[in-house]
Amino acid sequence: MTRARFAPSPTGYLHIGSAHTFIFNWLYVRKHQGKLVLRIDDTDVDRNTQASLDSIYDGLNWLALGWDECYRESDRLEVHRKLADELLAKRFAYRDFTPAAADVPEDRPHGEGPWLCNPDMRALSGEESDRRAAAGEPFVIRFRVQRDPAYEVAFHDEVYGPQSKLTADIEDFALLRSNGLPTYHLASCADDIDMKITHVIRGQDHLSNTFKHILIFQGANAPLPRFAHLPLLIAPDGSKLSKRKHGPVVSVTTYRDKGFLAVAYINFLCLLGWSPKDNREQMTLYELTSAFNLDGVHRSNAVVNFSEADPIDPKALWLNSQHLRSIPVAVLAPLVRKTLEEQGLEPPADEVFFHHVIDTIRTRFSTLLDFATKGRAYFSDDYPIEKQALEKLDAPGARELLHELANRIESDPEFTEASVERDLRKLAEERGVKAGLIINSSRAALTGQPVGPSAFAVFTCIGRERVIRRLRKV
RNA sequence: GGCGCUAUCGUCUAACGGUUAGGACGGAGCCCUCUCAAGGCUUAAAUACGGGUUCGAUUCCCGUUAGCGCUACCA
Repeated sequence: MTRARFAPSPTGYLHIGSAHTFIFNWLYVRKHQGKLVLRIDDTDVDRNTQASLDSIYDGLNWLALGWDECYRESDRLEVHRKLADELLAKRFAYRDFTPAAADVPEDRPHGEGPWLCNPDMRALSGEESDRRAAAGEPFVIRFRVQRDPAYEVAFHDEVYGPQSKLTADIEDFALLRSNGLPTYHLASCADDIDMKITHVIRGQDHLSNTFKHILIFQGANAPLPRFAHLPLLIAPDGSKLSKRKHGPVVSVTTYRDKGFLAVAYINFLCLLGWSPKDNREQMTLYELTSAFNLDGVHRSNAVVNFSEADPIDPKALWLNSQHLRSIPVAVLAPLVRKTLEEQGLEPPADEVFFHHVIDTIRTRFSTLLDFATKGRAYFSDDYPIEKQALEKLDAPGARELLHELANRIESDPEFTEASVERDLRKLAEERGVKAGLIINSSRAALTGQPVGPSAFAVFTCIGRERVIRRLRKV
């Protein structure tokens, strides 16, 4: 049974890089009929906040992919400590009584090589170590990394291929802090072992940490999971995405708030660092699941293409517009309804009519918000008349023609797209004007906009009563 | 500084030794048309650099350069 995990730490909102990792895990697990564990990585009590946790769930819930099991690492400290004790007992780890922050010089000059361990502490006898611990002296538990210069730790990464590193280049990393709380490395491995995780799929920033993790797994005599590291999402200037530097573009909820469809955003994220290799771009969740595989995952980081002038990656926007026009109207309608209500507009109660309106206008929209802005005239009588629309209404004879059109529509027993077209063209012919004049000014009068769907479709979307009223009002 | 990873159009990517280096977004242009979108068509735009290996390198190897990651009692 495939078991993967997603382990966000609640030190901020749900970052798009985290969402990227979450989605790849989800896809992998679905594809292999496995289970996905959501594990809140909250071992750093000083930096965790409830607000962050809420916003992570916020983002995850919007994505609506779900998960199978959920844990908080802070509830599992016993599991972590137990592993630290086990490693200590096996002498794979040792107590380091060096006071915090004193073990690494602040301004370690370059060229002297990295800090690897505190030899005195490493050499402490078991009795001495026990005695000082019993005396209440604070300590950190460190992994005793093999110092034999020929010793190497190796693994096969599902994305990056064969990896190896000399243990001589790995420092004696901390497992348990002096406050008794586990470090990331310990908690992560202890939980992976305990939860029988088979696939660790995470960001490439953990690629070099994997060597340490393997040491822990080996020390615990636990079977190794498969590792797959994912390329990182970065900013156009190559730096990593951070809220401080890049603002709201790094938070998933931003895209929700801008009117993105979750499936479109998921689609967009999938195309960063992965390719189905057959030129497909727009894909449904089902298509993504069946096409997904680790072979298609890239090894180089992917740039999210935004700028200050244009804070949304144009491809994300394009993908959203594609999904917006191709998902079933019945699926789209509730989302549009919610958006309209949030914007203070009143969507029509008649569901069939509502679907008709949505279907007519959605091809030129790219986000849900467009229904409330560009599409406002379809849902409210209070809509602005744009300057260029006004110019169309100011065309010679336009207003009078519209008033007369209102009369004809009032006496049209059908009021369908075809019948209105007949009414309008007949009027144009009788008056000797081009149909285009009436068509364009009608659109301007009915929607306040110079552009939009076929004018005849607009009539049926606005509705007979409102059409007559709006035409007479100009 | 040490160690690890990476390098194809502006961006996302395809080509796993032989292609006129393909697609998409964005840009430009044309067609369609009641406007605007959509759609269709056309077009500009890339293998970081230098060495090898090979009959032949985007592809394999080495070096250089650049970027990223790790080098915390952060994750």
